[in-house]
Amino acid sequence: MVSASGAESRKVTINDVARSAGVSRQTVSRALNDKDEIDSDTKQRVLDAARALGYRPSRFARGLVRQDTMTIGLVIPDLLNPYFTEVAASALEAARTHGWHVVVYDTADRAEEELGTLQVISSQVDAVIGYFSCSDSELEAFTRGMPVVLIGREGRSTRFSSIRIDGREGVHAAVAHLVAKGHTRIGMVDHQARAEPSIRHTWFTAAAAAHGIDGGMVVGADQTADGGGAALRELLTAHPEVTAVFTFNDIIAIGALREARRLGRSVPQDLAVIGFDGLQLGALMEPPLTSVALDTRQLGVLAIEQVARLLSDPRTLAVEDLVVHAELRLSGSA
Amino acid sequence: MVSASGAESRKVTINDVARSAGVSRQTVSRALNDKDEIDSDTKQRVLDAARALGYRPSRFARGLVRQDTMTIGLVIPDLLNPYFTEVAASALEAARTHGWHVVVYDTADRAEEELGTLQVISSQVDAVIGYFSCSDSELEAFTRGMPVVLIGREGRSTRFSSIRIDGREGVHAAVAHLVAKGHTRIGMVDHQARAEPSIRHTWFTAAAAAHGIDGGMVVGADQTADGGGAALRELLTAHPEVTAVFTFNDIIAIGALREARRLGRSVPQDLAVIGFDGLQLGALMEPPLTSVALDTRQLGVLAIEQVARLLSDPRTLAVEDLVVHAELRLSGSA
DNA sequence: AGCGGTCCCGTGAACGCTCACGGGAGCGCT
DNA sequence: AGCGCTCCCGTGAGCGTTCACGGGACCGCT
Repeated sequence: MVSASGAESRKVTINDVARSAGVSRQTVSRALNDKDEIDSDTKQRVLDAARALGYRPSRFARGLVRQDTMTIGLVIPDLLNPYFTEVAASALEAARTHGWHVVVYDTADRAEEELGTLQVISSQVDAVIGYFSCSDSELEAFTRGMPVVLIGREGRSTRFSSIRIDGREGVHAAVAHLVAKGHTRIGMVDHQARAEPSIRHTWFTAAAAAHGIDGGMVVGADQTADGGGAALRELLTAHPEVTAVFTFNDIIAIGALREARRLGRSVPQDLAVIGFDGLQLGALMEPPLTSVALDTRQLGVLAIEQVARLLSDPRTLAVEDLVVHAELRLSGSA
Repeated sequence: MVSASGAESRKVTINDVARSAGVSRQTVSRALNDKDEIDSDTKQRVLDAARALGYRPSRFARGLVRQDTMTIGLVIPDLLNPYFTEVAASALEAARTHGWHVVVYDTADRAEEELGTLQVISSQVDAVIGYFSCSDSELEAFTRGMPVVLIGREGRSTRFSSIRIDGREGVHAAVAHLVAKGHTRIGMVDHQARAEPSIRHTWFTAAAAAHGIDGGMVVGADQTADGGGAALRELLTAHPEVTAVFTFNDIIAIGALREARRLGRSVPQDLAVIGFDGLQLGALMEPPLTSVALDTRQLGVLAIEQVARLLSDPRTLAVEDLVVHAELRLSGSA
């Protein structure tokens, strides 16, 4: 914690301006906030004095007396992952329509940063939106009495609101599509989970079973393109017969796409690839990425709206079922 | 213990907790801030009371009395553009080492939003970092007496600090590379500037002139992949003889890459493409993007460090020349 | 002269918290 | 008993701003 103001001059307050302009602090306040009940000459004099002194009103004092400033914290694991960026962008925009401020925290996908961020955030924002991997109880401990909206989290606590991402049908459609194309050996590159496999993996195995094919060829990957590439190599080494892969998300898929190219496998002829998320980025790939796409824009908006609801009535909780459906969007890679 | 806080209950303060626990507010403060001079039993009692009441300290009141919370505003034109995301990510990380908070504002690349954001920001943050297209005087009007660090802005005001991006040599090297490869008809896809052509265009024409080739084949594009694609088509229609293009940035270059593919021109054989920025994203393209790369990580760090300097000594200003050099990074596309 | 109204402007209070100080209770020691 | 010390705890003040109120000055009208 570095001391904030190292400057030598102490802060200049409204009283300094008042004294300098020869008026009361209330008159200064009137001038600055553009209210009436003030003579235009004195107003100008006050404004001049304020500028001369370099006066800037304290946001803390102002916030203390008028309760109209809302700041919500947005916690995401990795700003460099376009998926989170898309969500963040839409959340930012939705927040702006409410006149709310958004402070962004990047936890770098590390659990300890998550806790530290939570610690800090709890005393700095009025509500929290984000992706968390920590336990409900840890979350609860830091966000006591604060609206919390979780995204893409499965364990449905009654304490927090959460926006569920439902890709069951989308993944089913993806597998169906692959099967229709003649693929019978379909692998999956899952997220390198902390412990258990992801829900998307569950959807995949279910879909595979429904089509009577083997859903057991799975490897884990970091949520990066490089991670996806390495995982694909691993998968193909273990199971050379694989002709199609479904990946945890688009970033991993993109890495797999590149790795396939390096291995001399052309997509989609030698290897079909289907991602998850439907990032705009996928459309730029060669071939364009087929993906089980979800509406990230809607995600951000939904999160903000839920915060608004929680704020106006804390008992709203998670009674309403917030869900974003992901559906198969066909493109070149499968 | 039901949280009796109905929808319309007023905020619970430290005094409520004190009353509920049968102690003074100071004792409550001691318990919550983990200070000593308090019995462990009373401490626990206070903590329990606080939790029961759903008490959360006011960040305004706390910020008013202890001046240790720094919030800096980061203003970027478009969060969906990976370039700005990379800068934002590094700035976020650098800010964290100072214990500072960063609120992000996306101006959607619109001038009016920029002004509105500036308006709002001026009373909500302690310093501003960002990309602005508005005039110095407008900027000055809103940020009076506040540290401001501009990125990639050319007009060097003495009022603000600014981090200059120097790509002159990098662009020169890019053109030299293309010429060495036998290209003589080199076009450029510039940014659709508000009025005047970009500084990068200036570098390009200078480099072209230095190599005795025509630097006049230029078209403008939106800062999107689609914009880049459309611009390339426009360029090739007007100048079919072009065999290489330099683009304002990587996003545009990526769009051009895709468009070239659609037009049946293979890269780099039929058309060489060189971008600017050196985004990580470029490495995922096919072929990987050659670019005049700059260190976005360093950019964010530099900006934060400059804020720190301005804060400790406001007279620092822009005396020091802050600059990030961009240099040619060869890859597949040229 | 008296009254009502408009136009300015200033004074106390409040917002919720922390800091600096003061002080009582209990203990051991001379 | 008197002194000093430690351990807790509470009281006043103040952070910088806005809100609610009060009031003086001036004008016009009856």
